[in-house]
Amino acid sequence: MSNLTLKDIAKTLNLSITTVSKALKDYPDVSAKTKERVKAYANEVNFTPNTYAAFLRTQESKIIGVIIPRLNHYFFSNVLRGIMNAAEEHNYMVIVLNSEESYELEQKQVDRLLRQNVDGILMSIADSTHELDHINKIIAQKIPLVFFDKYSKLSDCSSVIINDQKAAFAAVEHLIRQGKKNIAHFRGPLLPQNSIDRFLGYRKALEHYGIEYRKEWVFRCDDISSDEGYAYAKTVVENHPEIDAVFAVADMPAIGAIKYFNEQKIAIPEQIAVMGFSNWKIANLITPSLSTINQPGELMGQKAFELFYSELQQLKKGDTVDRQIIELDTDLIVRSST
Amino acid sequence: MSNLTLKDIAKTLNLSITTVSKALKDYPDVSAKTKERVKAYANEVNFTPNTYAAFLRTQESKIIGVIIPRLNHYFFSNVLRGIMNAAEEHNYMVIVLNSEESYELEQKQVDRLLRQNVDGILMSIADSTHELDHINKIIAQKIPLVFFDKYSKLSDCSSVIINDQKAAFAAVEHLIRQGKKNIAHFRGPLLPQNSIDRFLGYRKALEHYGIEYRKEWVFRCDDISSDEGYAYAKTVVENHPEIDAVFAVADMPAIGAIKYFNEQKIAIPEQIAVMGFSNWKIANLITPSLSTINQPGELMGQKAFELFYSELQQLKKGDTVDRQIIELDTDLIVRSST
DNA sequence: CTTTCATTCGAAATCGTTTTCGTATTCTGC
DNA sequence: GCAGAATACGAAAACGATTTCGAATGAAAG
Repeated sequence: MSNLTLKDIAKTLNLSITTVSKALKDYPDVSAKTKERVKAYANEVNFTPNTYAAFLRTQESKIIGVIIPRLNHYFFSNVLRGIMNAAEEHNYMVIVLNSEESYELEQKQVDRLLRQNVDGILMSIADSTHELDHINKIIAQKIPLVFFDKYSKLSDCSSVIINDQKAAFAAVEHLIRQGKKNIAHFRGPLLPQNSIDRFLGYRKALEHYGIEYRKEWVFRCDDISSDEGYAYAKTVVENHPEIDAVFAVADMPAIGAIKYFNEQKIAIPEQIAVMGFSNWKIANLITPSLSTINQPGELMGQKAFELFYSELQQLKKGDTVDRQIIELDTDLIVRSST
Repeated sequence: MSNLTLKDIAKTLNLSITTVSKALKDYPDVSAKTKERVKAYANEVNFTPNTYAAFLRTQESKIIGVIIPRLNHYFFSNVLRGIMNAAEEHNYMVIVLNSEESYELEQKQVDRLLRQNVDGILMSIADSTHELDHINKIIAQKIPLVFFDKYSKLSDCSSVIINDQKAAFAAVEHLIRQGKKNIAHFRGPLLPQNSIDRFLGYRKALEHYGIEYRKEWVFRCDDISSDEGYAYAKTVVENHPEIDAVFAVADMPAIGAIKYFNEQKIAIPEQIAVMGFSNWKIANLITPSLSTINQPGELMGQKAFELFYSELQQLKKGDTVDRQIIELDTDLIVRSST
């Protein structure tokens, strides 16, 4: 019951440890007959090689590390699910760590993963990360590194991302086509690329349709929270009554805004339309349901693992790894809020 | 930069590997002077012992496994967060696996964790788990096992739970005190203990307040989804117009019901009140905001890790482990839906 | 000056697997 | 019958840390 070893198997089959090990790994210098015998017995007793002992020789831990900025965000848990399912197919385990969007914590978690000798690291960069020493440490150790969703333009690693600018453009374009002209933007924090790109998409859409950009209509949500959305919605109603639509950097601020408008009995979308970003589960459950941009979380996770896996194979063959950037498609989801 | 070993340190300090190892572990047979010298240098070069090599001797992996039924559920991701934070404090890594509420997958994940030689397993049992062979396998291997939230009455393991029956009683009692008399229950599936206990709490509250129990007012949500809540809300309105309150087994069905009532312009809570369970983030964001029972997810995760850790210490000392059951307090959260 | 004992250190075995390099055996062709 | 090549297996050295046990040194005691 308790795990047996090669030695045990060798003893019962009257073979050497070497031969048993080689038989299980299909080495050419073991006869077909012994191979069968060994495999049959190993299968019978449900033998699996001890990962830790194997690691000492192969330096392969069969574990990857995942660093996520926020664990209880619907989108990220979907990414995680995609990663874990893909990992399972390739017999990999996943150690999960969270950075809580903190640069310091992110550095610490990277260190922990390196110490654990993981075979690769998949991560989404924290909003507050402004230096890349820890990232470069990973690269220096030649450990495959893949970014998902939030990446750094300063580091040319494999990444799985969406085209935030394009998606934001589509969102704002949709608002414009609904006849909205005075569109506010609840943007995200200054740092992460997503936040910047969504803002740029917003500006580009305005420009493209000949609508003047007014910077006093842009409100910054540093925490990307519903509370911020709620507060800014109040500001909009009280100080900028001419605004007839809001495009938020994410669903949470959008939902906060909707909550305020609902309380004030402001008609959505007639008086003011609201557009989110991410398509969280909740978007379809509130009243009115929230129009948004769908981000394919699970697929993103799956692709991220596959990128890691292909980098690892290249490394093992001694090839130079070519870093890829996969851009996933997003969809405009039109519901009742626009 | 790339990880050094005891051998490297021994060489530069002109000591033996043995002495270095013992110095770092405060063995009594190393002089205070050498201890200082070794520790100072080890600290300088940021030495950390290789986990895998250490495992071969100590059989301690410093990794725990967590099996969660659903990854993208707000409550469970909060538990996970609590576990991970506690684990980090004790220098433990967490391998996360999901069972997707499937018994077969749960068995498989247990096997994977055992093969990985984790130091302990924290899990929440899947709804569909009806046999406990895999659980007994863990116990047989003397690996600490802690249940959280969903446990099995048939297996006397350490657990961190809430008193579902009491909480459900409080929820229904609240509805009754609001003047509601015809209270429906959207219950969960037949198997998990939570679902049963919440149902029992519902019945007990009715009984306690002299209200007749009517089994045709109990609707079963096998997926605990908003869609089911939506559909049953329709049934309630169309076939049981006398019902003036709904107590749902979880927030999701409750929110589905609210969505339907909103669409039908049925006044909440005047015509019909709605009560959820769990206090997901979304509960406070919909209109009207949802009254519910708060389940302390993060605390649950933290306590679960602590139970594991104390069991492990007992095992190492050779003591017999005493299995504890920690029951956490819940709170009645009253919002606008009741 | 020997004996005893505490102090401080190191040699070596061990954990379980992988892999290199030999060796023994059989098989080929001449 | 014999050189040379396949073929099938095993001994042993890693990987890096832990730990047992023995040895060396110096101090204290007689």
